[in-house]
Amino acid sequence: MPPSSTIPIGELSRRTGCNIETIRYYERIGILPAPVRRGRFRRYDSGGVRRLAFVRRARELGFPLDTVRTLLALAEGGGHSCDQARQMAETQLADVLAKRADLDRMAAVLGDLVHACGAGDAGGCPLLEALSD
Amino acid sequence: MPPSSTIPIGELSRRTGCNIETIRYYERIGILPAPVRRGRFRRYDSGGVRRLAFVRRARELGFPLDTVRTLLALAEGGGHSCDQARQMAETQLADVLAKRADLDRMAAVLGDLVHACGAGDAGGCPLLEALSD
DNA sequence: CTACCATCTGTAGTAACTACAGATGCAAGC
DNA sequence: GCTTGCATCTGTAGTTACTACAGATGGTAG
Repeated sequence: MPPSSTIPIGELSRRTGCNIETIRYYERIGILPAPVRRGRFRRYDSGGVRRLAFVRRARELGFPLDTVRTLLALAEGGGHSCDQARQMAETQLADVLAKRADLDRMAAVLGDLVHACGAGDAGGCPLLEALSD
Repeated sequence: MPPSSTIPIGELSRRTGCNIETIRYYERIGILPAPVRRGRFRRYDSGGVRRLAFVRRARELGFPLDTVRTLLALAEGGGHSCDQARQMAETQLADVLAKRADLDRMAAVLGDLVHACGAGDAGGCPLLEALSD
């Protein structure tokens, strides 16, 4: 493939919706390999675009970067790694469900308090009193 | 009240379930006032215990520390601050609901992928393929 | 020739803790 | 008297995942 089919970092940013600073950050911490350069400018080919898109999708599912690293290795290693991948997805799912349960509890309490505050209590603020106990 | 009714930081930690390091951190950033000292040791009275308990409860509802600061001021200012408090609770509730919606989306996708991986596909790992697109 | 644009490097800031390292002082046990 | 252990102290650095500069550079457009 000709070198003209590569794109600069700004274009990669636009295509993936990923911040330029974040792309450079990913490179610095080894999530993305250092791309070839034309002079001092980074140039990305289709493989680079795909890798970053992969990372973004994984991040959207909440996978921590360390896990994304492993996931990338599995995807690029190509093979019978479904078990390991599923294992990580299960861990992540459990984490997400736990966080959601936390948020549910918070939302319930906050909803009650907002409601109680709206009722215009006589003594004091129900919210501040609930926090003061 | 006699000085013997005050407790050291370890006891405060035990009573509130708040890490000692976290208590000192709160003091450093001005969430908690610097307590009196007996020699070089911090001593907390019932007011100190109450303040920290307030902070913990607010944090359990997900309020950011900056908001907790304001909430504390409202609670200690004592007055007609219910409107402002409710306003903050509404903001926080909106934030919690938005985060929960994010987690819901993640959980749905992750659940599907875990399920698909469990089905033992022929070609490759459905999870890795979904991320690769 | 100057203005502008994208890019570069390197560092520091964000939120809310958490985790040391190394010092100090007191009380109990031998 | 001496040692051991405990709780506390201060101060600094690490965590996660970015984000936000400052200040330099190089190429193109008017």
